[in-house]
Amino acid sequence: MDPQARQPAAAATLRDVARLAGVSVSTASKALNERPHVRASTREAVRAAADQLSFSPNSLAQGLSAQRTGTVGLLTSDLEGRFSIPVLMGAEDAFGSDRVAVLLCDARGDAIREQHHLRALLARRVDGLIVVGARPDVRPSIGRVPVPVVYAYAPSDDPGDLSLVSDNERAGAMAVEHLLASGRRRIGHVTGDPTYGAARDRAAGALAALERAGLELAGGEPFYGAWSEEWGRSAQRALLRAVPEVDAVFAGSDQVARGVLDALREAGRRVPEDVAVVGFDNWEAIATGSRPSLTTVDLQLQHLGRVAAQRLSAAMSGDARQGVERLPCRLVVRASSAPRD
Amino acid sequence: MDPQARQPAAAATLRDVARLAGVSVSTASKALNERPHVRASTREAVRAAADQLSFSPNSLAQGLSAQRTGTVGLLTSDLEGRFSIPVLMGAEDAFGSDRVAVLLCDARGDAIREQHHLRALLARRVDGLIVVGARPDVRPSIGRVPVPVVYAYAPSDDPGDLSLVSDNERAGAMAVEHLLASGRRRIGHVTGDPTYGAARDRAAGALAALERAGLELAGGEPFYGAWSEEWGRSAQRALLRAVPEVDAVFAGSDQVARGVLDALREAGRRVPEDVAVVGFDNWEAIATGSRPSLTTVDLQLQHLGRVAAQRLSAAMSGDARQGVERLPCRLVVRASSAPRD
DNA sequence: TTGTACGCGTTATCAC
DNA sequence: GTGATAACGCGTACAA
Repeated sequence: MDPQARQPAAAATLRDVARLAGVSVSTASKALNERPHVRASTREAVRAAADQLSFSPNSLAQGLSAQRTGTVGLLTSDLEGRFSIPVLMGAEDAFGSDRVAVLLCDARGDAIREQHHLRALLARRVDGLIVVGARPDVRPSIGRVPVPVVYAYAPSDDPGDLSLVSDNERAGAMAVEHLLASGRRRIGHVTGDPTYGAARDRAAGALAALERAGLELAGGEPFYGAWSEEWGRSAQRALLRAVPEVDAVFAGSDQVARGVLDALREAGRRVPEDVAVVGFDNWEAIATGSRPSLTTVDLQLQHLGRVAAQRLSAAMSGDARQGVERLPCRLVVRASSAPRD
Repeated sequence: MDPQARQPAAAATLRDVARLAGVSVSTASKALNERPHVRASTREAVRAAADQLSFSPNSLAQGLSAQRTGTVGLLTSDLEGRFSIPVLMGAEDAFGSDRVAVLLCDARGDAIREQHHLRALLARRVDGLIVVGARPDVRPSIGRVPVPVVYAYAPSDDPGDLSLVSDNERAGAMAVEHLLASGRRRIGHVTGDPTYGAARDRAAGALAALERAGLELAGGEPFYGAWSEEWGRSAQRALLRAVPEVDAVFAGSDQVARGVLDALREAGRRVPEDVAVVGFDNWEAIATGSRPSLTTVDLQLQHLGRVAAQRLSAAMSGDARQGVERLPCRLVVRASSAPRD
């Protein structure tokens, strides 16, 4: 196995193609780029030569002369988390992978590292930037940079920036309205860390929906705690003690919901017959593995990524927006919230 | 909010810096690049000018003349999955984010799209390529490309390629040896899809370890099925029927292990007192949310990513390897496998 | 020590 | 219709 054979010669350049086709470099360029004023036979000859050499234009050179790289940076702080990935995928397919490539940088929650990555991305002359925060709360703007920026998931603290976020308040209302529609009236809310704006927004939406129905939250207040199953279990036990007749629980995350389900089963309550449960996140592995499978709210992050890419494209074309844009969530109905007979 | 103000003028070039410092472009270049034969005062003047203009060299131009882009491509098929992300993170910090940036492409399991992305990455003249498969099985080589390639997670079918994979067989043995050390003797194996090479490798390692101890697998055969909690529950019920005296279960994934735990609890068995359980994957949310928390095998994918980056760097320096390199896994001991008194 | 000239690969302008 | 020329921004021989 000759190492030389495994690494073929350097890629062909336009000059090689031109030489082989017996034309000048500029003619070859026009021929391959569908430019007018090229004889058909010449065009064919150039194409043939390009094919033969498996020519593929050097995007560095293209970018250098065109002043655009066809590259966008994605600056995240939540790579191991599951939120930036769908955003990334949405962005990827909205841009079209043939036109734009994504340079990924993970700051891992470190502001210094973020600055560092930011510089690196700008040095690479990305055409635009998507900033995905680690948690759905207001985060510091990266400041003024020479390219358009869109914030996704976590909004920027600078109202002059454009931020795209999930509409958590509306989502909380949706969850409760669904429970009401399935015939529930004593609805509790067990959720996670109250320092998360998303937790408070979801709770606010839920409370508003209850109020519109002339109802109060079972237990009086939301049960704030941690984003864990363990918290879900203990909070649900407390909720059952406080309001034994509770007939539905809206959980702030799917993990919390799993804990809620466990506690209900241990207390001898049937789901969904006695108590309905709605989760949040539509985390596939969690929501479909549970018994029963979990009705939950999908943040539609991939859609959020697509919109981010569209807004970024628009901004790169000079059509920039500002402010915070809230995107809708979607309720995914499974077994845990079947209507009451 | 003047849009002009939000998008400052185009980035400064070396020419701007040189002009401001009152020197030639080449002198400015030498000054900034720590080259010799530059008077200290000149160097300082250039640096000051660069600072003032927030100069940052255009990597496109650098790459064009240096024939290297400082960019590697990561071609994955498993973005939404949780396997390529740790690999990516490991690669990122092994390269050093200041030296190399990662271009991410997700083929989403489509061979056509993979070819497409491959071309795009090569057009961008990446210095190297990491290919992360969708599942831990042999996959088609991407063939001969003009840059070094390392396969991670899923090995290439071409022995001339370099592949880095987890040592699943050794990991299966580790799991069983741990159970034996904790005083268990009737050990069953509930695992997932038998078309996964990793499932068979883990089972083989487990069987070999049992044989070395002069024992047989409880139930005779591994319980193959699906990578789901549901399968874990039903398989464990079957295992209990077949071998009521089973005192340990090695599960092929953490999800399967969760199902096993559920079935055991329903059957009135205490974990770890009556039956010990070991999972696989160290999927944080699954393994620490369970009751009790799950002893499990960590694939150390981030380490795998780091090694991939090292091998790629070596190959870019002309020092290429071939074949399949198996990297060790690590047992993470939690509550579900506490030793027997 | 500093500056001039050229090359990296491509595209666009303008002669021919 | 075609081809020479300049330009994109940087690094680096080589000349001064």
